[in-house]
Amino acid sequence: MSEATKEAHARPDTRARIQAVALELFAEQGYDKTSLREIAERLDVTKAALYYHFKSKEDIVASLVEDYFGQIDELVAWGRTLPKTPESRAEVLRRYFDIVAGGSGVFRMLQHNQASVNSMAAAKHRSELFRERMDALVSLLTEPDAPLASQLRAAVALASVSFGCMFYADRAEDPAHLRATVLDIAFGLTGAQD
Amino acid sequence: MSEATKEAHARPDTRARIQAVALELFAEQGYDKTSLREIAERLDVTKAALYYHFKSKEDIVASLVEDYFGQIDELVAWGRTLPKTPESRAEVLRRYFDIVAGGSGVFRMLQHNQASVNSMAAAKHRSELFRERMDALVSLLTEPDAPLASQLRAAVALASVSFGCMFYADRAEDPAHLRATVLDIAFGLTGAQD
DNA sequence: GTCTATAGACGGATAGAC
DNA sequence: GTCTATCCGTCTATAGAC
Repeated sequence: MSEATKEAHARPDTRARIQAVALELFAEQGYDKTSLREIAERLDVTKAALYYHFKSKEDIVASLVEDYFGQIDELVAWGRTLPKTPESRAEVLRRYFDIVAGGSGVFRMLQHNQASVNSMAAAKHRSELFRERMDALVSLLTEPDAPLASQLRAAVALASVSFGCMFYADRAEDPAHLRATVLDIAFGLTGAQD
Repeated sequence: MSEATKEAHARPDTRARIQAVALELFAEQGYDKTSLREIAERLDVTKAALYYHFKSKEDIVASLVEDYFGQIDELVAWGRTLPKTPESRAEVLRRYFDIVAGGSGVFRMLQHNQASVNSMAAAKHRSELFRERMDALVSLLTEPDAPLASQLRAAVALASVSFGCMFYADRAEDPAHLRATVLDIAFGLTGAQD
């Protein structure tokens, strides 16, 4: 670490800590109900400090969402390099599960704050962006020009993965068992194969 | 109509009109971003008038949610009178679809405002209430003491109905076709039969 | 990089007249 | 049943010292 970065009261990872706390509170109690004051208090800093790292409250969310969409986009890019075999579909679904489940929790946050996030200036037309990702993932799981029924099955498979791992995560005694069960359902819907 | 109800500037259906406008705005732009001032302006009344009909902003949501949960509870009660045949499961899923799709739009509103609604005082532990309904519906679609996999399939079927009719409602050229397709998927997941 | 202090706006809710 | 007027709280965001 260079001398230049050792400034008074400097904590080097403040930006990341802000992201972590904000994510937790946004997911837990909602974006609108979480004030910058509350975030600052948890970190033992002041609101003004937050504004040094992020230009606005929305900007914190934007930074979080960028990370999440980045993961999805990587998955899509990777999936496009694959042949469309049942095995590769299975692998796409597995990776999607891991992003949603093991991931940063950004998905859960987005799920709980759809209305707030959708009406953000910085992320204008964000429900469209969400759709684009969804469609991209669907295209990995279907033949080109597949009929509505096939597309819907793929979309439902993806939704099931998200839903299953969010709604049943705290009920299944064995996480691995839940994962296997959820993926088995998704495989069945898309013709994927282990 | 009695003379007593004919008061100055009285519009008889104000309460219902408030509910309708509030529902639309809450679903569209979110509960927190919708102020009572905005609702009042749309109706050409004042905020104070709203407080005559509802004791608080939350109370408006509560009145909406009551109606929706009432429909689900009716479905559950009716479903419990049925034998557990593939045909009756299909009928439960069909009715559930119609509640979500044709319904008042309350489901969409709840979906978009999970965080706000979950942290309401009047509806404390409302995610639990939501779960209770979900579990009740699942029990209509599974044998008693069914293994996790079966319960999950039923839950996914219900989620698929909700998801399918919300996410694809404006894409399918033919609503009846969408309905048939979605239900076909749900039937497959639960062993229901037409 | 973090602080104190404050501006500036808006929201929910109530009181009391009509 | 609806209105005007107002109280009081909270929030985002900024200015400027250290």
